[in-house]
This record gives sequence, structure tokens and C-alpha cells, in this order.
Amino acid sequence: MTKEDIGVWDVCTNSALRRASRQLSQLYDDVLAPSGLKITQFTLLSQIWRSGDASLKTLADLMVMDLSALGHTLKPLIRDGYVELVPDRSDRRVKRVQLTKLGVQKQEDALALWTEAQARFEKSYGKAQSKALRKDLNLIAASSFADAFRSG
Amino acid sequence: MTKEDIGVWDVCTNSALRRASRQLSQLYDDVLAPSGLKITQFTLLSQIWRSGDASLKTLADLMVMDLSALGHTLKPLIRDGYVELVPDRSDRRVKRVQLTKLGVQKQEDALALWTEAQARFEKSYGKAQSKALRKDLNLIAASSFADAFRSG
DNA sequence: TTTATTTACTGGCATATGCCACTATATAAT
DNA sequence: ATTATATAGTGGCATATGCCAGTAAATAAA
Repeated sequence: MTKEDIGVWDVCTNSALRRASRQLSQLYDDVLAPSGLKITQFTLLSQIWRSGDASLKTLADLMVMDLSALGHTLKPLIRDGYVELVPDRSDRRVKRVQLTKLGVQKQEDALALWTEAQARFEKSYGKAQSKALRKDLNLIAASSFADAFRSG
Repeated sequence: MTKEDIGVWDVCTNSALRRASRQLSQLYDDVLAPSGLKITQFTLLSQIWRSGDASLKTLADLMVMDLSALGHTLKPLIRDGYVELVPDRSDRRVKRVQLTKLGVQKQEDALALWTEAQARFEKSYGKAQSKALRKDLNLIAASSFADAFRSG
């Protein structure tokens, strides 16, 4: 009977996306474990480094994340001394997100593990396939896609 | 400078996956809002229906979700009377997950909204593309993929 | 300049998800 | 039958993520 043979993930793109996310984050987390960072945290540290000293709002937009959600997620990283929020001098509403020395060091440490995870992923999934998949996913994450979806 | 121009999601498949998940769940949630269900909850109700009366463990495996995580996620749905856990007669450790009449009704109500969301997605992303993407994602969610990743 | 509006962030509450320790069963090994 | 081991769930704790209300500060409007 079809009902039992087909999963929601076979028909619902969102559930397929979340299910794959759970699996992959699990796999990356396992590899990153020795660093004490989860892949989500490593991702944040990496993006904070890449973004220079972006404001919370800017970083939230880049990450396609709710501003307050980002604030919450940063809490453990701030508590552990990897990240700090520096008030902007000109606009006193703004706080800039920066890596501490310890944070930079931690990111660099974990980078080797991430590279290992990424290598394993590409070995299993294919290097070109991986790149194509990221492109597809980044399209979905784009604000232009959200606009199209909402107006459609 | 490359550092600022390239996001983690351009190089890390996991972060690309999570970022796209956040965006898409957001979009689906908005469409489902009138039903009072989040897309994650609708997904669970749908899969519970599809799975007949699977045990928590079976459902967790199907959803590629931690057993206890599934238990937690079901709490609100049980509290609201959409789902119930029925102890198995033969194996007293096992609990079977079932939709209540109210749950079936709720799922059917929300189905129209989900269909709308899915239609919008396919209109923006392409029907064939969507199907291909789900296939890719389901490959990543497969246990065989996890095995390959871990041994790789 | 005084007021209205928009913007950036915070804190509280809720769901999503995972780990670990513990309990209850069931099954295999002796 | 007794003991060892494996399996299914539960409860507590922690992170991930989002909504909403409230505060502070900047900006536009009157």
C-alpha cells in the first residue's frame, strides 16, 4: 500500500530538507566532537570571522536567522569566551559581533575536523554534486526566493 | 576580498542545508499559520498517519530523529489531543503512536494549506527540480549514507 | 524642536532536537 | 532458572530557533 511505502519526505520538500539536516548535522557533529563545538557553533564562529565585525542584525540576515534566535545561539559562545559583542560607537543601538583571540584559536582548531567531515561528505556524495547541492540550497536561502515564494 | 564575499554556506554543505531549512520552514510556517500547526508538526501528523501505528522507535528511525527528541516533539501534539501513545499489548516496552480523530481532522484541514505551500515552492523552484532535490536530500538522510560517511 | 515611526537589541516563553542516566522489559547466554 | 545484555521509553539538562512585547536610540514628519 502506498500509504506505508512513501514517507512525507518523498512528497514534502521541507520535511526532506529537515530530515537531511538532522542526519548531516549529526554526522558533522560526531566528527567535530573532539573540538567541543557543534557544527552549528563552528559555522557561527566561521561566519563571524568571515563577516569581519558585522552587527547582530547583519549577521542574522546573512545566516537567514531570526535576530533574537541569533542572540540566543550566541549566548553559549559568549559565555565560553569565543565571541564578544562590541557596542558600535556611532550608532548606540548596534552591537558588533567579534571573535575573541580564544575564539579565533578555537575556530582554527576545529577547522581541521570540519575539513575532515567535509572531505568525507564529498567522498560519499561527490565533489561536484556537493557543490551543485550547495548552489541549489543557497538559492532557496536567498531572499529573492522568499519573495518569489510569498508572491506566488 | 574573498573572506567577506563568500559565506560559510558557499563552502560548507551542512550550513547550506541548515540555512535553507530555516528559510523554507519559515515560508511553510507562514502558509500553515491559519491551521495553528507548524510545518514540523504537520509533517509529524502526516507521517504518523502514513506509518499506521508505528512504535516511537520505528517512527524516530523513519524521521531520522533521536528517540527522545521525538518524544519531546510529540508532547505538544499529545497535549493538544492530536496524538496518543498506545502501549503495545505483546511487548510492554513499546508504545504505538496514533492520530486521534481530532488529529486526523487537523491533518486534513492543514493539508490544503500544505498543498498551497508546496505549490508555491514548486512554482518558484520548479516541479522537476523539486522532485530531484527531494531525491538528493533523501539520499543524504538514508542510513546507508550515514554508514558510508562514517566509514569514509 | 516636538512627535511619530522605524530600527536594533533584550528577555520571556515555546517548540525542535540531542545527549545522558535511569527504569522497565525482553532476549540471549550460562 | 539465573544472569548478562540488548531494547524501548522517560525525565532532566542543553543548544537551536522563532515569536512577541518592551526598551533604547536614530530618523523622518509635522
